[in-house]
Amino acid sequence: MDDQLSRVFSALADPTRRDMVARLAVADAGVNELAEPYDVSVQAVSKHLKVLEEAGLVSRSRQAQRRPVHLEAEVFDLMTKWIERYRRQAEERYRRLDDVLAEMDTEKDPRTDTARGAS
Amino acid sequence: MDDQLSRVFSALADPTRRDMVARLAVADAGVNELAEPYDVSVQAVSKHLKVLEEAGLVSRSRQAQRRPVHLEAEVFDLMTKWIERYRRQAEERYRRLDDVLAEMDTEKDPRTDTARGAS
DNA sequence: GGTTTGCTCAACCGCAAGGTTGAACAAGGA
DNA sequence: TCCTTGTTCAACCTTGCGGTTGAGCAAACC
Repeated sequence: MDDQLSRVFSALADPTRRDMVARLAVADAGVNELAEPYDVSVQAVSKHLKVLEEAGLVSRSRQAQRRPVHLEAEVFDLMTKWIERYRRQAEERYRRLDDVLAEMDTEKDPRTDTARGAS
Repeated sequence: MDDQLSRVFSALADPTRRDMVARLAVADAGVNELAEPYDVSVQAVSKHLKVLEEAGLVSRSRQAQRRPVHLEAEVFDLMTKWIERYRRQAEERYRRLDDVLAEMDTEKDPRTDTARGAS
């Protein structure tokens, strides 16, 4: 868990943390406020927030005794870029495979080598 | 770690597994083949593949003794949908905040309440 | 039938993650 | 100054993860 991408994916692997992100997308919130709907201690929520913060998903300011939590949307780009890259690559490969299959279909020829189990 | 989204994020939180996905985006591969570049046992790689498979990121067929691993790109949609949803929501909120600030700026008026530290 | 190849299962180990409780700290309010 | 509110720190417990080794299994090869 060294690089940021690992931290972000790992942070979002937890349903409670994903739910927090979902709620923070609507409005900033304090720790107690965030903890309210969950059946865990405030300390546990504080830990979750630390994880989100270290992943860069969230930032915190100070407002009297409160530490409002704010969602940082930029990090999402890191993930989408990674995902899209390999998705595209995989789909491209799929497309090429389709081409090959289509070509094999058009050149229906007795010499066509079907013995290698390319299906 | 019950729902699929958790499984997918969790699976991709590991750098080795991400690298495997990256390589599988280029071409299908067997377990030994996949294990080759890493400094871990084949069994460890087999475990990683199980994680990827249970997340739906990968599927396996049978070809003689080999169990070729194939990347399944559809699951990526699950993630991007989740990410985009909240990213958009957060950005929308940001946009509205800008509107509010802009409005506060245009109505530069002695009665404007700047004492609440909205900056 | 026995061996090699490719892979998985089982048991174990060390460590980090997520939870708890109890104490501490920081900033307002009485 | 003392109390209350909001949050974090510290110590601890249990569970799960990533790694290991050793055995087992399935399919091809000799």
